[in-house]
Amino acid sequence: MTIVFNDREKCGSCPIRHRAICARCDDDELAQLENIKFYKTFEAGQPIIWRGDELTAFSSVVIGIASLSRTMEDGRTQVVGLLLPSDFIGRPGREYVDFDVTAVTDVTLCQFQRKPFENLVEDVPHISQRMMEMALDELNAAREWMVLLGRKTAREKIATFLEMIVRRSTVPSHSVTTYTLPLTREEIGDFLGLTLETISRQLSKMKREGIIEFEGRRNFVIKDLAALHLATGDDADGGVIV
Amino acid sequence: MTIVFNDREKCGSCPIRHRAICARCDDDELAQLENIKFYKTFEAGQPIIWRGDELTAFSSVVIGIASLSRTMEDGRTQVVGLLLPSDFIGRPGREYVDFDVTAVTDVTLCQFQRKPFENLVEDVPHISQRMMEMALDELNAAREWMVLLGRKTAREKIATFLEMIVRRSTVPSHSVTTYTLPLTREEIGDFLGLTLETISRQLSKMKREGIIEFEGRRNFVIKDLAALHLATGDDADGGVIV
DNA sequence: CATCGTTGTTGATCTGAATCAAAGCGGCTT
DNA sequence: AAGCCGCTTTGATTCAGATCAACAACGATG
Repeated sequence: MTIVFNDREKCGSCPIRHRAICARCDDDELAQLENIKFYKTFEAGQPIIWRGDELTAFSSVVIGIASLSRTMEDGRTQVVGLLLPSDFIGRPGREYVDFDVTAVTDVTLCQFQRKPFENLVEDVPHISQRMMEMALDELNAAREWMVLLGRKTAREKIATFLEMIVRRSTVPSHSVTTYTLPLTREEIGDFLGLTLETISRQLSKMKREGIIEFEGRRNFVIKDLAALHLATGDDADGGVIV
Repeated sequence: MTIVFNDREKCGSCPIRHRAICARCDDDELAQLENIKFYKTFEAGQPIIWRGDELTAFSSVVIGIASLSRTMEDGRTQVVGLLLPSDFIGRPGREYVDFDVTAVTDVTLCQFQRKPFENLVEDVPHISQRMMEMALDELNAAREWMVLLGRKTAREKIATFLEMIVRRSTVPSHSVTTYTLPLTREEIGDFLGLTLETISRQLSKMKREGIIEFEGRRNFVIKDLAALHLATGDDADGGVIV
């Protein structure tokens, strides 16, 4: 499960602010969290936890990006979600995970011991309320992605992906906004249900059309945001419902 | 959002037992639910609520099947979930819905007025805990479906769909177990990200191979469960993690 | 700075599913 | 019973994206 935190300055020494856990926590609850908390880091490409493994701790991503994926017996793999800083791994009341979690970049996790954390969820009502909201946000995102996987063309998929990168990027410091692809072409393919060759070809096509421009392999600039959005196949309002 | 209830005999006059709401409710809480509850029916094919519409009530399906879907501007549609009896429509703290909800068969809903229901969620901790669990179950199901949409072949998709029908069907009374497709070929296609012709062709092929047998258009018998499972492309354990 | 491994690009070809098209059912109405 | 309508099947053809293959660009390493 993936949980989004906000920017409330709490939760002791954590470099990020745990909205889910802390937004409405009192000092006593914060102290409890502080007691059961520890950090762990993973190198890019390393598995964090495998499908079916026992979950000894709940974790939130502090730095880096992890992927949630499933690989079929013959090697076909589908990425079902990206875990960005402040997203959450684990689920109260279940002691194993259902998907592989892999560090895409170097990743630092803030982990909470399972049993004490579960007790806290049980005892403190606003935590489960917040976790319900976050799970529902994730559920919505997953369903939007189902539309992409089931019905969009390669071009639409990639345009949607690029737009997502732009939307989820932290606001950059430069005036010319350069964004970074956090994934290889192969990983993007596994996320969009395409092959790496198709990703490469479609990106080249958009480059030729003047929609995007690359600086190296990973960094890109949006030259024509309107054309990019048009290519997504989404409604004009960009998915926001009035 | 979709929520699964259990078979606890509670919640007053409701023909089904609302696990989420009632499993741990005391008499006072049940009385409150009873006060804000009413029924509504929809004919097969009718829209129940459109994407973006204001949500005046939370509903659980009592009888029938509804679909959750998104239609793109050019008519491509993707079904992102099926709502079976005891599934739930609506989400606390949000006054609109993100997908179209349509009655697939005749549908009876048990509805709860929005504001009082939200208050109940806020006041009674075990309700949000249970709703969190249900949301996470749905999230898992959605992610499994993402693997299907992104990486499975037409044959694998249909085998997985048939297996799902079998798994989710209420145990039949006959010794020869006949199952019923709740959807037309077109609806199955929209659920699996395929066209109705592909559905028809693949079903014919499985019929020819002796895996299934049809009685009319909608009713079928599994003649070779092992072959069906093999065709899903899933692990041998059927997705259950030990 | 030469080498090697990884990642990315581009071309040629193949193929699974979509699309286009035409019948074949049932079930319903009149 | 005839006719109609929505659903389904089946065939012919097309096409988007996969697959196979070669090479280019880059970064790390000695």
